[in-house]
Amino acid sequence: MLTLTPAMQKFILHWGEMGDRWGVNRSVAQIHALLYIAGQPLSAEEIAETLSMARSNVSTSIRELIGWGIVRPVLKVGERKEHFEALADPWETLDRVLQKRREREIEPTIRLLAECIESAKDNPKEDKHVAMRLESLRDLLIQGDAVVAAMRKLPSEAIGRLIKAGSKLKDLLTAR
Amino acid sequence: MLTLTPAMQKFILHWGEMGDRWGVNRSVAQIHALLYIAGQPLSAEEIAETLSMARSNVSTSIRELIGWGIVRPVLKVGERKEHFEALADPWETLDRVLQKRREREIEPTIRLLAECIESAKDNPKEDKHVAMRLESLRDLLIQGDAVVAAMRKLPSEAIGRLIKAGSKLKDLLTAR
DNA sequence: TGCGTGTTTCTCTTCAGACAGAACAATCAG
DNA sequence: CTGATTGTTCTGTCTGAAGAGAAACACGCA
Repeated sequence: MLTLTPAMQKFILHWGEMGDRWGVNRSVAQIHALLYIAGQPLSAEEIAETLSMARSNVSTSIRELIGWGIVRPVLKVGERKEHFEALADPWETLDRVLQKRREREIEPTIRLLAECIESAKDNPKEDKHVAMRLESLRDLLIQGDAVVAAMRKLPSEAIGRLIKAGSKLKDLLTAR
Repeated sequence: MLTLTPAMQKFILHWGEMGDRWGVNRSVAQIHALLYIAGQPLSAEEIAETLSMARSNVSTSIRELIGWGIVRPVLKVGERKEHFEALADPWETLDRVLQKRREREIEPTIRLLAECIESAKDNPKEDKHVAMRLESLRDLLIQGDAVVAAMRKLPSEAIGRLIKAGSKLKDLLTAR
């Protein structure tokens, strides 16, 4: 069984806590943290022991992480037991998570807003500002969505430049 | 008491649900949704009745929203009763929320990572890749943080241009 | 057939959060 | 000063949803 150094423990606990605050199951986040710093594939059994949680729990959590696309099964030759490893690149990881949350939350919300706007416009009793507010909220989501989508396409090294290029960028954007 | 049209109801419920998934208390999110579409200041009493929740609950939730800086008290002349209104601009709202979450979650995490990196480097038994992984995660947070900070400074109309300027932007970033 | 491994389902527990109500504070009117 | 109005902050209680664990189930391999 893998023994955790104090640094690793601290990190795993904190990461679980952070996940919780952003709507990610605590166990799922902890397992991800473990796989990330382990830097080598671990079996479900090892994970369960190391974090002292039930194997069934590990099983479902891992399935979820695979669903997010940030953990993948690794089959070792000569071993029947399945091992799992996390993406090594945090940018890549963030990218996948953002992608999924767009699909699961942003897009449905945009659709729902469209419905509400429709029905608000059809209803003559409805104050007109309701539709307006809903529309500007929808615009925000659509635009924010596009920003994230645009960002995802950039290579991760470009981000560093983006920050440094702040002033140039401002010129570019302010110019017509 | 304010009567909610079907569109308003649907929106408020969904918004509460979304808040929940992103780590915001459901009541808090619902109240914010209500104030946002109401488009006029409401008293705590009206809110409690409209959403049928306890007044004490409304009181604490509103205090939280004020803490986020996205709802503010409005004092009407000749009225002792306090009213509340939400920011009308969704971009502004998003901005404030991102700002607060940076303070409350991203920055503490960066600090904790720094501690873990320190202790991982001090500990000779620790695998060196642990420190490396923690470092690249910290870099992600610092950079992401900077990206958001940079974005916050841009006027909201600029965002639209940012999207359209995609190709130019790519040139700019790819160039040395 | 039996064993190792992984998944699904079920039950039980736990915990956040919503409520009611009380106590308290602040403010204003009379 | 007294009482009424309004708001905040506690308390204890309760409920529903999420999560943890255990057991049953499914699968593949020897």
